[in-house]
Amino acid sequence: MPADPKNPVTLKDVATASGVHFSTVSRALNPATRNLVKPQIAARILETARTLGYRPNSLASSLRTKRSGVVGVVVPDMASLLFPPILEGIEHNLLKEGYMTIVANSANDPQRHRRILEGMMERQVDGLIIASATLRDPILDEWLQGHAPIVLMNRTDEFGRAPAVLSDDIKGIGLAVHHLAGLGHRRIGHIAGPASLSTGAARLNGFLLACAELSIPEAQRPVVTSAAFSREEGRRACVTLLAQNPDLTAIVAANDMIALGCYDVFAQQGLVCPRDMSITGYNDSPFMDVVSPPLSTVRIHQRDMGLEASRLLLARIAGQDMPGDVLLRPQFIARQSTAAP
Amino acid sequence: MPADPKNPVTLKDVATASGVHFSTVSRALNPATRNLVKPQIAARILETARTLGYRPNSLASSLRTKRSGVVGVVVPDMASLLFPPILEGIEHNLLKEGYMTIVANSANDPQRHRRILEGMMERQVDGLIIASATLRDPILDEWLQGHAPIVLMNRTDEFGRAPAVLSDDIKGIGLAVHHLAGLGHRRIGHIAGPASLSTGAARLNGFLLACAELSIPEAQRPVVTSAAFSREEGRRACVTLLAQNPDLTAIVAANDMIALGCYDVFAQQGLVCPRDMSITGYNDSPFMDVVSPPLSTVRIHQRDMGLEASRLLLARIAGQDMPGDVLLRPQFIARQSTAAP
DNA sequence: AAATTTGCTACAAACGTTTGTAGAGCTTCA
DNA sequence: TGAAGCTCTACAAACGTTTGTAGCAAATTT
Repeated sequence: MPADPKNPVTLKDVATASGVHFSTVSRALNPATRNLVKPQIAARILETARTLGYRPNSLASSLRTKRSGVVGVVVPDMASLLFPPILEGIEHNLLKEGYMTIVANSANDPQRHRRILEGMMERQVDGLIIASATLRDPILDEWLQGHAPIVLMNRTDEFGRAPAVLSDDIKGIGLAVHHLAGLGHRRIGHIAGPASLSTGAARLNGFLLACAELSIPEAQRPVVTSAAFSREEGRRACVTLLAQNPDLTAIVAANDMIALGCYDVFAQQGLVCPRDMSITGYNDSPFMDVVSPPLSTVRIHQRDMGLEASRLLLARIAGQDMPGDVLLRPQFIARQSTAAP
Repeated sequence: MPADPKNPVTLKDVATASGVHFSTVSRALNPATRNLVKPQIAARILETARTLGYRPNSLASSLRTKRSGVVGVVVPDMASLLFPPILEGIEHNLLKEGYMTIVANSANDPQRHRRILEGMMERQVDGLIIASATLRDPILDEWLQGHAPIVLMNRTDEFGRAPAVLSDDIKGIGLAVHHLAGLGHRRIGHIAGPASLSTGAARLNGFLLACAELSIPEAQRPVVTSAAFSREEGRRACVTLLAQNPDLTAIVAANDMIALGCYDVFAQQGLVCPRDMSITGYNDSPFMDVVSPPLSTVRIHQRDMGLEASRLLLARIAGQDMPGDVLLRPQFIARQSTAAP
């Protein structure tokens, strides 16, 4: 029962209440230093602290110790289904270690991105997990030599200036292309993600690479780039892809949202999937098994990505440096959006 | 270019570099007090602060001013599709005012819930948005008279001890029931959410009320309670509901996840929706328009809920107290999971 | 019995801010 | 010329911790 909501009880209050110096209270309350104070006094202090409703002030403690116990997480798009499971994984690991996470949504807006990073740094975060990096990221430059360790997630930058936790996009898209080729498709279009994002670029590379392996001629593997990883932009890209390539039998979309956009276009143009057109997504976002038709897609283990990123960050905070990146193994999930042409 | 990543530049550094006292630097840097310092000196200070790469330390500032510029948000389940848009709305409003949000996931675990709230309070959050309240919430008690204003969201508690932003669940479920009745259904089952949550209880009440209005006899409106708002528990509940009531023609599920669980059971038992069975959800979670069949559901404007909750919290932080709750108007979205029996 | 060690506690400084107050230099007016 | 007022800046205290150091009593050793 804290006496007064307006004047929270401090170390000093506990100290006077138990007749010792407040530094003694500090030691008694901290398990690591409790052995420095006589057991019965420590017990008395703990008791009065409890009855007074003492609650430590992290700000003061952090100011002194230079450790805030807070890490920042920046995602490019909160509403994307990709991130909730990732965040869950991150938080799971961090809370275990006593950290809390402040998360913010850059909304793919550089201005906002900068403000968010500034806010986090001013609040003295102990580390940063950034899922919103672009390939050439001028904003990132300012922070990489800052005092807080940074881990990139899902996307990396052009030069790998910070350790990253990524899906192996090249391999993942390869799985999708080989799956389609195995079904007999020879005219496969790709709707690429933005070229400014490592995911967009890597998946495009993976697509081209796989087509080369299968010796699909250049004319039979058209590529259209979507302006964003969104359902709307997926729609637009799909319309142009289909218009320019009427003989296509399959589409490899750079992610699930784009694939859903394609679904919309199919419905609009009277195409039945997978009879008239096969399509694959990427990410295996939640509920892709229940859309119609259930989407064949490349699964990335989202929670694992969060777990790995936080594990890596904790290691870096502890001073153990990590030389390379973590590449998560993707897995192809065949559902009903793909069939023989 | 901050000189040394390990020793960040402080007010004092800027002060010595520009030959003034550090308190003068503080005033010069703060737009509100800048008029107290001679314009040319202020300009010089700003300039050296910029070149030195000065970045204020929020912790120190907060310690002094007793305002952290951080608010806490607690959600019961990060992976639920309900919360990302809500969080987006919250963050939108708060970032505008210079606040950052620390969000945590109670995972419906009281132990964890308590730890999270403690962590947030210790970190001196200026306010709290709680989406994880249970009807009789012993944990909540401890914090309601704490120093940080609290706003409940999506769920409220039994006594309305804190202002809440809610969907009008009674009305919302009523919309669903009347829709089904309008199609000709007279034997309608309800899969209720947990009775310990206000959403579960209110939607059950709404269901009973609407059935009473339509004078559907008690025997024709069976209710089964699901242990959680999840697809898995929805499946289990659906199985028992169907087993006990073979003549049912429609189900009103307490939320979309439960409805998806029912989809699974339908598929398993060879029931074709909506031919053999109609079903409605609640929330209109993302992508419910693209599941098969597209789910008829009650839409709550999730981003608005986040916007309202944050608006209300900001008002309370500013000292303006809000007498009542905010009830968001729900809207029924008819899709293809409902048809005449 | 004196000297040394041990166990414990009090004191004080520091972390980086904000902000009340005192005072220095200047102008203004009698 | 001296008092009074006005601008501006320096000083210092405070926010609530953590932690190095000093000191004091009791316990141990010689």
